[in-house]
Amino acid sequence: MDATPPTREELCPFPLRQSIGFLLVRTALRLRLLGNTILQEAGEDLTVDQWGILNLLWESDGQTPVELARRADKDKPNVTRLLQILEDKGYVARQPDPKDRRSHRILLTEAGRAIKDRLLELGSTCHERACAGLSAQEVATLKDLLNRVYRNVF
Amino acid sequence: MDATPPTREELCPFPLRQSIGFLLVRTALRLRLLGNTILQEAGEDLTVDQWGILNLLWESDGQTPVELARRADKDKPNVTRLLQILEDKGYVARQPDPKDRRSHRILLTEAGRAIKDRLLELGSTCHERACAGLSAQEVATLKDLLNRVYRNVF
DNA sequence: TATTGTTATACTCTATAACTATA
DNA sequence: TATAGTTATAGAGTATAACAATA
Repeated sequence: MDATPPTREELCPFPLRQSIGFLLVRTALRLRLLGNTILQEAGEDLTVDQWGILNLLWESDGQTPVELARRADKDKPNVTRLLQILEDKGYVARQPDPKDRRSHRILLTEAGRAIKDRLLELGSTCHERACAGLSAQEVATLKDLLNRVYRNVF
Repeated sequence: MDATPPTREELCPFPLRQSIGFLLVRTALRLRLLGNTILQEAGEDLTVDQWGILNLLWESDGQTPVELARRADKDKPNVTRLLQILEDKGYVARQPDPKDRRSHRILLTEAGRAIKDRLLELGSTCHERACAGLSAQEVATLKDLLNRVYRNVF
C-alpha cells in the first residue's frame, strides 16, 4: 500500500508561481510601478506610458498617431487618449497634414523638448535599478528571449 | 564642418523600443491576452487572474485570503474581489476559521475541483504556445533573469 | 472600399485609505 | 497595537465597436 500523501507537484502539476506567465506579468507590473514612482518622486506629472510617447517623439518629431500607435504597441484609442493628456499638459501639439487631410502630425512643443534630458535621465535610473547585478550579456539575453516569446504570442 | 544630420541614437540615447521595460510590459500584456483568449475560446468564463487563484487552491486547498494574496502577488482588495467573483461563479466557498474568528478558509467547491484538469490543460497550452522554439535551458534562463529583475524592482 | 482619427462603452487590474472585528 | 478581511474610491490601461471625414 502507498500511504504517502500527494505532493504539491502531484496535486498541481502546473504551479502558478513557476509559470512564465506569472513571472513575466508580476515583473512587468512592478517595473511599471517603479517607473511611475520614480517619475512621481522626481516631481514629474507623467506616467510611464506618457513618457513612452514622448520618447518616440524625441527620437523622431512629427509622427502621426497611427505611427505612434504601431511603435508604442498600443491601439488607436489608447494613443488618442495619451495624446490628449500630453496636449493638455502642453507637451505636444497637433498639426493638420496638408497632404492628407485625414491625418495629423504630432509635434513637440518647446516644453516637450525642454524636459527631454531630464526624463531620459529618469529612464536610465529606472533601467539601472531594474538590471542591477545583470551583465550586459545577460541583459541582451533577456531582451532576446522576451522578443522571441513576444513573437510567439503576438 | 560636420553637416551630418544627427542619428536617431543621438536624438534619443534611450530608445523606448530597446528598453527592458517596454519589452517586458508588451510581452506580459500579450501573454495575458493570449491566456484570456484561450480561456474564452474554450468556453470558460474565467480570466487568467481568476485562474491563478484557483491554481493556488488546487495546490493547497483551504488557504486564507492573506496567504493567497501573498502567493499571487496581489494586494488584499484585489484578492477579495477575485474571491467574490469565484464565489459568485460557484467555484469556491468561504469557511470561518474556528481558531481565529477574523480569518476565513477558502475552500474549493465540487465545481471548483471538477474544472481542475481541464484548466491545467489550458495552462499548458498557453505555456507551450509562448515558449515555442525555446529550449528547456532557455526557459530556465528566462525565469532566472525575470526573478532577478523582479527582486531588483520589488 | 479602406484608412485616419475620435468617441463611447465596458471591463480588469491596481493603489490607497479607511473601516470592522478580532487578536 | 497589530492583523484579517472588507469596502470605497480613483485611476490607468485594454478591447471592441462604431462613427465621421477623407482617400
